[in-house]
This record gives sequence, structure tokens and C-alpha cells, in this order.
Amino acid sequence: MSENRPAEEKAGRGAVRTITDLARLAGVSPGTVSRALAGKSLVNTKTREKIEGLAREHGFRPNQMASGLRRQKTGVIGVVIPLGHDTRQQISDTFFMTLLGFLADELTREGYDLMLRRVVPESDADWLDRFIGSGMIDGVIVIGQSDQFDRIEDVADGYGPMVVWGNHTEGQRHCVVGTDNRLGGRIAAERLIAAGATRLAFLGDTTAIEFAARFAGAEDVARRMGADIIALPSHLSPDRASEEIARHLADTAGRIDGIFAATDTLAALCLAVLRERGVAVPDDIKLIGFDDLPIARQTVPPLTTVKQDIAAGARALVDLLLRRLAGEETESLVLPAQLVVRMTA
Amino acid sequence: MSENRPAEEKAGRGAVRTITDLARLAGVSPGTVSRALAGKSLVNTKTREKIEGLAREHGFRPNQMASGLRRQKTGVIGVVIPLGHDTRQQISDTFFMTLLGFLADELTREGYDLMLRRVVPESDADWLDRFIGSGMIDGVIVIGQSDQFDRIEDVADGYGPMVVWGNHTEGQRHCVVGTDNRLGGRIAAERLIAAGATRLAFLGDTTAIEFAARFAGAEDVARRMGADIIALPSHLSPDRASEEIARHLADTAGRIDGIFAATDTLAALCLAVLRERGVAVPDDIKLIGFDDLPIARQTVPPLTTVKQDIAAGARALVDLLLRRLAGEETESLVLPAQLVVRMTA
DNA sequence: CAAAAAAATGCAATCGTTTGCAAATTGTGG
DNA sequence: CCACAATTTGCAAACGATTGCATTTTTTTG
Repeated sequence: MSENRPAEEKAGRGAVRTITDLARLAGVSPGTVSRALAGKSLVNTKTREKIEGLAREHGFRPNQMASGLRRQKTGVIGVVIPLGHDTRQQISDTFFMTLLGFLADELTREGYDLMLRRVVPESDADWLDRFIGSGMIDGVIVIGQSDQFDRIEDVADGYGPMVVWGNHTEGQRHCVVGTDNRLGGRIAAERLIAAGATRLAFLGDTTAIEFAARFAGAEDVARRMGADIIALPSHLSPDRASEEIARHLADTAGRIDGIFAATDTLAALCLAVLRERGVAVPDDIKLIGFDDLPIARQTVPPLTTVKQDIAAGARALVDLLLRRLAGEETESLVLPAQLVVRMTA
Repeated sequence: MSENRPAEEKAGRGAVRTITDLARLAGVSPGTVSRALAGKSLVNTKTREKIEGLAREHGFRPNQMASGLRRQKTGVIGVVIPLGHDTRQQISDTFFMTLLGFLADELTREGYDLMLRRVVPESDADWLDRFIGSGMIDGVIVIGQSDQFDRIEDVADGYGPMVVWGNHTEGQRHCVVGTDNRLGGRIAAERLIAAGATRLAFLGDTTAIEFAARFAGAEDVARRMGADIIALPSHLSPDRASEEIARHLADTAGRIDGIFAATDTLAALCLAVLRERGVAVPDDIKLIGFDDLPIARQTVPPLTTVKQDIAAGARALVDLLLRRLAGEETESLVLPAQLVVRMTA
């Protein structure tokens, strides 16, 4: 398998590793090879073809590190997921993972690679600067503000190519893409009330800023419509959430008739607990989720929910980031939330 | 905010960007700064502290690209998901995403960064060599062999630091970590038959090698126990799978009484379709899944399934890769599959 | 066909860090 | 106080690709 290569293979001591090796083979200078491979117009067509042929034949690809160093750009976008509260398992949260999948698609399509980093801000206050300062990435997408709003704001002042998925707050300085959580909260509460509920509960951790906004939206409507609403804090990871939900439902038994869950995952869990307790949905308690993940369609009964357009979100994140990389100033983008009526409310 | 820095800030024309800038500030040579920051023992303790102090003060971090170039290692591990058949949406497949999450954890713990790449081998035959040859990664983890077994074998001959998640085949040359799919298939079929089923169906695309092995295992048992088994091909993405399952169930109505779904996702979908058709599970048809994803606990009734230990898989992938990076030869690792009995079989 | 313009190529510096080797500094023992 | 060893430092050459500028080659044109 190594004997069927002609002499130059041995002369070059094995494979063609650098642009200089290839230049030697082609009988030109390294500069010309570089230009040929980069598709620049300054190279004679015949020379270029010869070089491209040799490159293909020897499976040569220019070293991205060296290229990156010289050009001061890497072709890599960093994607970072800060695990603020609720450390464990958040990275496998379906919503984030779906968003990540779409981001991978979009970035690939634009010719960028994706460097994924999962950080725990509590034990690593420096997480964002470190990533940015590493010199490995041309820009960064932060998935979820978690409880790191202030730190992100700080960084945004001195670093342009950053876009964040999360909640938009009046007057903030970093560029954010996200669903209108407050609107979503209003939509959810309106639906619950329209379905006949009057004593509402919000299920989720309101220290997370996105969830706080959803809760606030629901409160707006409850107040306006003369309904009650209470917050039932809960973690996101299924194992912990299950117990917490069970406890909440036991504590509030008979005192609530409508639940707005912060995510579909929580709603599905809640549905299971309600079933165990023999509570009929939607007859005894109405239930509405958030996100419209695939699971919403598969619960029994299928989940009424507030849809976030994840694909559109990913597209927007990448689009805005590229614009910022090009030096443009960009505004934040707030995506609409949309009611999806199924069977639980 | 820019006026409260002492004079040297202006002298350096803004921030401290390179090791040379910092050297100037500290009054030493770049080499010394490099050694100090790398924690080498050849530096005087006092000098080191001074340099570290300045670095912290100015938020300086050495450029990873330059460092990588010089040291010929990047500190980055590539993770690539080939989307062989069933192109669309596979990257958001829950199983892969969960595995990816654990991989991120493990790699971070070992001090590596993770570069994620999603490829479509059909339109890009060169996917693996390109990634490896980019010079951006020290090693690669391939998630899922898809239909790219041969290409992976080819590459394995010439490139050491690669580990693959997937199915183990007798005599293969690349290092693989994966569940014993054939065993899993046997376990599933045994359970279905023990629950009283005799006319079995396997739901899933048997051109994917992992699924083929699961099917083969089930066939082993069916043959031995005198039961029938047929294969019902299906895509993985929920939208397409739903219709396909509906069609299959219509076609085979009354002729099967046990279904082995290739993944929990398919099983959950299947459960929904069965419910729509008014088929009782497990009374009329027994159903068993594969993976033991969170969703298996949340279906109604909860899903009996064959568990893969994803966390252990991720740990093994990283562990083997690091050993290979250190030049060790490593054997493939086959993880056991384990029956989890819930309500559907 | 010579001169000028255009195209193609080569040269060498550069990106920022690391590291082998040499030089300088400090410490030690006689 | 000197010779010599042990520590610290500095110097300069890498790593591999890119690119402004100078130089060659080719083409065009009067």
C-alpha cells in the first residue's frame, strides 16, 4: 500500500504535509501554491490546475492553524452554554440541543466550524473572556443568559461579534435573539383562562430571566382578568423536577385549576404526575406548556403549548453574527410566540 | 472607563495583545513570559508572580492558534456526526445529543475543547479526511457509523487518534465503542416472546448497521423460539416516521402482536399511532423500545425498553481517545445492554 | 519589432508562541 | 576572592500559510 507511490513520495519522506512540499513537487514557489489553492485570480490557469491536481492526488489540505494565525481569522464560531443555576444535565435539555442542531446546520452552510463549550460560571467567573480571548474563534454565540446577564453586558461593550439567545430587556447593550417570553406568558394565561381556569400556577424557576418574563406575562393577564396566579419553582432536569412537581401538586391540591409550565418538558412531567394522582386533564386542571418540542405531540393527551420557532431563531442568530463580523451594528430581534392548541387546555 | 489605566496602557496603544507586549511591560523577554505562563519550573518565582499579576491585570491570554501551530497540537477534539441515510434532523436525535452532552463534559474535564461538525457524506465523500487534515484537531470522535463503515476503515489505517461510536464487527480495524446491539436485540425479542407475543415486527431502518444488528439479534431468538419476525423500515425523524408507522400498522393489522422498535423515539411514536388505531398496549400488541431515553418514562403506559448506558459510553470514548493520543494501541469496547421493564411488554 | 501594459510568479516579512541553546546571573565551597 | 555549578534569562529559529512588493514572463499595441 505504500510501495505503489512514485519516487517523489519517498524523496519527500512520506506524505505531502506543507504547502512548501507541494510547491517543490509542482516546481513553483509556496506563494503560488497558496494563491492557487485559495482560488485567487492571479494564478495562471494551467499552473492552478496542476497544483490542484497534485493536492488532490496527495490528499493535501492547508493547515488551518497556520492560515488562521496569519489571516487573523479562524473560520470557527464559538457556541457556549452557560450552566448557571441547575448545573447538571442542562446541556441535554431538548430545547438547547435542538437549537444547537440548527445552529450547526446554519454555520456549516456559511462555511464556519462550530466550537462547543459548556461552562459553569459559578466555578469559572472568567468563562466568556477566556473563550473570546483564546484566539480560536472569530465570534461567539451564547445560548441562554442563565443568571449571567451582567457579565454578558460587560463583555458586550468591548467585543463586537457576539450574539446571545435569550430574553430581551429594555435598554440592554448586548445583541440578543429570542422569543417574546412575556407575550408567550400572556398567550398561555389567556388560553388557560379562556378554557375556564381561574386559579393559575406557573411551574418553573423564575430566577432564570426567560422564565421570569413568561411568568410576568401570565401575571399581567391574570391581574387584568381577575384570576389568581402563584409560582411553583422547579428545576429542569427530569429526575429532580418529578419530585418537586409531586410535592407542589400535593401542597396545592384543589386550589389550582390551571398550570402554565415553563417548558414542554416540565409540562410532560407534570402531566404524568397528574395522571398518577388521578387528576383529569383538562377537565380538572388545564395545562399548557412552552416551546412546542416534539414531545408535546406525543403526550397523552397531546399538549397545548406556546410555540417558539427554533429554526428561525438559529437562522437569526447566525445571520446577525455574520453581520456583526462584517462590522455592522445590529439590533436585537424578538421573535413572536404562537399558541398551539391541542388537548390539555 | 479608558482613562483610569496608567500610562503604559496608552504607550502600548491599547490592550496587551501579545506575549511580547506583556514582556515589554514586565521588562523581560517574550520567552520568559511564555515559560512563566506555561508554569515551567525554569522561571524565578518572583518573576513569575510579576508576570502572572500583569497578565491578570490586563486580561491577557496567549493566542491558542499560535501556540497550537508551534506545539503541533491544538487542544481540540473533533466530534463529527455523519448523516448517512435519513439526512434531515438526525443531529437533533435525542440519543446523539445526549451522548454529545456527556462528551462535552468529559472532554472539558480533560482540558480539551470540542469542535462539532455535521457532515453529509453523500454530498461530501471527503468528510473525514478533510476534518482530520484540517490541522485544527488533535483527534476525532465519530458519532455513528451510519453507512460509512468502509470509509472509516480506510482512514483508520493511516490515522491513530480516532474513536467511533457504533457497532462492533468481527475483525474491523477501527476502534469502536458501542452497545452490544445484537445482544440488545436478543433481549428485546426474548422479552416480547416471554410476554406472550409470537408474531414479531422490527421497526426501523435495517440499512443502518446498528439497527441491522439489533434486528439480527431479534431474529436469532425468534428463530430459536419458533416465532415469526418481519422488518418494517422507517425513518427516524418524527414527521416522516409517523406516517410510515401508520402505513405499516395498517398493512399488518392483526398479523403482529409484538413490536421491537429500533429506538425509544420510534417506540413512542408507535405507541401514539397504536392508541389512535384503538390497539391496546400491551394487551393486543406488546411493544419494546431501545435506548432508555427520558421519554421512555413519560409515555403512557411507560415504555419497556433496552437500556444503553450513554454516560459510560461517552466516558469510554474519551478515555480510549486519550490513550490513543498517547500512542497506545486500544481495543474496541462493547458495552452490555440491559432490559428495563416498564409497562408495554 | 520595440516599447509598454498586463499577467504570473518569486521573495521575504509576518502572524504569536514555543523551545533549544547560549549567555548572564546568582549561589557555593574552598 | 576565585573557580565552578546551578539557576535564570535572552536570542533566534522554528511552526505553516499568506500577502505586499519586486521581478520576471507573457501579451498587447502602435
